[in-house]
Amino acid sequence: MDDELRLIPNLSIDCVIFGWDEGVLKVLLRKELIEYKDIVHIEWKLPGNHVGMNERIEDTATRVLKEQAGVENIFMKQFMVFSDLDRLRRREMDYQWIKKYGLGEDRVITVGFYSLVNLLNFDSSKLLNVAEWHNVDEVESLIFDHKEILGEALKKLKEDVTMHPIVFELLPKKFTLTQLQQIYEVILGTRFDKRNFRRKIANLKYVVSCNEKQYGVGHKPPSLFRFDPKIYSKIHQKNLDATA
Amino acid sequence: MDDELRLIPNLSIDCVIFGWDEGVLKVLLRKELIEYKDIVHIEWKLPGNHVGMNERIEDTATRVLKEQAGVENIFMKQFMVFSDLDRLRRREMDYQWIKKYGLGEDRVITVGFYSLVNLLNFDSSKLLNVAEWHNVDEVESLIFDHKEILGEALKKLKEDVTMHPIVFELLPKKFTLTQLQQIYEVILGTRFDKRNFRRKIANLKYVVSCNEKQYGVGHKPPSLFRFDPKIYSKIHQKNLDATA
DNA sequence: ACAAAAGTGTTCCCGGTACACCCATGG
DNA sequence: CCATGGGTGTACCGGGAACACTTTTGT
Repeated sequence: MDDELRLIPNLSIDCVIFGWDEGVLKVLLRKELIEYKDIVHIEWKLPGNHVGMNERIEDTATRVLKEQAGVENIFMKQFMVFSDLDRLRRREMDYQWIKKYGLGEDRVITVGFYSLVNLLNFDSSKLLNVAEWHNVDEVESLIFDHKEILGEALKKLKEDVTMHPIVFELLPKKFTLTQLQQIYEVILGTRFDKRNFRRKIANLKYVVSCNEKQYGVGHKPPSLFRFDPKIYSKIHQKNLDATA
Repeated sequence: MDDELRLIPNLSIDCVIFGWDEGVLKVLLRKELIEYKDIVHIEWKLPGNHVGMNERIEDTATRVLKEQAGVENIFMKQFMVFSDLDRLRRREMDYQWIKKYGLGEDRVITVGFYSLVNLLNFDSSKLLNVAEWHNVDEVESLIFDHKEILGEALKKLKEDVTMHPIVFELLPKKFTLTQLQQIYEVILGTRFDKRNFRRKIANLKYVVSCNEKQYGVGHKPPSLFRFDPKIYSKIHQKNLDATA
C-alpha cells in the first residue's frame, strides 16, 4: 500500500474520458479553484495523477478512473506522451497552483489516455462532486496543456473509430442503428446516408440483431442490435492471418 | 549544457531505427558486453537514453539518434510507452548489468520511438563501432523488453505505412517503382501484382516521374520517380477539410 | 389524423483483383 | 543471343455514393 503512494515525480498520466449522452459527445473534467492575484478562478482539468513507483501506467490510469470518476472496467488506451518544457506553465496562474499542490516539480511528462463510457447506464453517484461532464465542442480553456491533450485524444479517437470496433463502448448493450450512426457522425464530423450506412453495418457480421424492438418512443419502434465480440475476433483473426 | 546531463531517473526513450538495404529491412542494434557469472555475454539492445530534465522526449530521441547512430534529420515518431514493472529484469543478467551501468534505478519507464533511414546514402562512418545493422527477421533475443519494443514498432510501422507516405523515408530521393513495391511487400508481408501496384501508384499524384532512367543495371532501364511532399500535403489538406 | 423516426432498392462509378506477354538493356 | 527485370491492358466484382417514398407507432 505504501508503495502506491510513492509517486514518480516527473511522470504522470492524464485521462480524457469521453462519454456519450444521447447524441452528444462529452468529456469528464475536474473543477479546481485557483487563487491567483487575490482572485479565485474556477478552472478545469483532466483527471490525472503521477505514476506510482511500482505501478504500470495502465494501472495508474485504472486507479485514476476509479478514484476520480468512479468507473471500472471501461475501455482505455494510451495514445501520446506530452513533454513540452512549458506544459505546466502555459499560464502563470497554473504554475503557481501546481507549485502549491503538486509534488514540487517543474518538470512533469505525462502520458495521455483516452476512455469511452456510455452515460445512460453510468452511475453518476460515484462521481466526485468536483467532476462534471462537459460537451466536447464547448470546452474552452483548460489548465496546463490539457486542451491540447483533449485535441490529440479526439484526433486519435477519429483514427481508431474507423479501424477498431470501439464505438460500441459508448453505447448501451442493445442499441439502434440510428444511435450507432449518430456516434460515427459526431466523432467523424460527417453525415452518412441512412440506407448506405445500414447496408454497410449489415455487411459487418458482428453487429447482430437482438430480434427485439424498442417500444414507447412515439414512432415506429426501431430494432435493437448488439455487438458480438466473438464474431468480431474470429473475423479479425482471419484478417491477421491473411496479412501475416 | 549541464542541464542536458541532468537526467530523469525513471524515464527513458528507446529508438527502433529501421534501415532499408536493397530489399531487406534492418534495425540498428548496439552491442553490449555483459559479464555475468564469470562469463562475458555479447548482448544487443536498442539505442536509448534517459530523458534530460530540460529536454522534450523528441529532443532526447534526436540526441540518441545523433550520438548513437550518427543520423540527423530523419523521420522519427513516438509510438508507445512501456512500463512493465519487470521490464529491466526479464533476465537476471540484464538486471545485474543495469545496476552496474545504469542510473541505479529499478524502475524505468520508456517511450518507444521508431525511425526510418535509407542505407544506401547512409554514412556508416559516423556509426559507433558498437552499433550494427541486423536483419529485422533474424533478431533473436534482446536485452530487457527490447524485443517486445521492436515487435510493437513493427506493428505500428505496418499501420502507419498504409496511412501515411512514410515509405519514402526508406528510399533514396529517386527510386524505381519496383523498389517502392518491395518495401510495401516486406513491411506488410504480402505480395502485390505488379500491374495493379503500378496503377495504384499512378493514381497517387504525389509520386511523380523524374523523366530519367537508371542505366547500367543489366536489363531494361527502369524509370525513376520521386515523392513530392508539396503535392501530398495539398491533397491531404483537402481531405482534412472534407473530414472536418 | 398527424408527427416522428424507421425502414427499404436501384443505379452509377471507382478501386481492387486476377491474369500473360513483349521490351530494352548489359553481358 | 540470351538472361534479367521493366513495362503494359482488360474484364470482373464488390463497396461507396446519390437519391425518395412507405411504414409503424404514440399522442
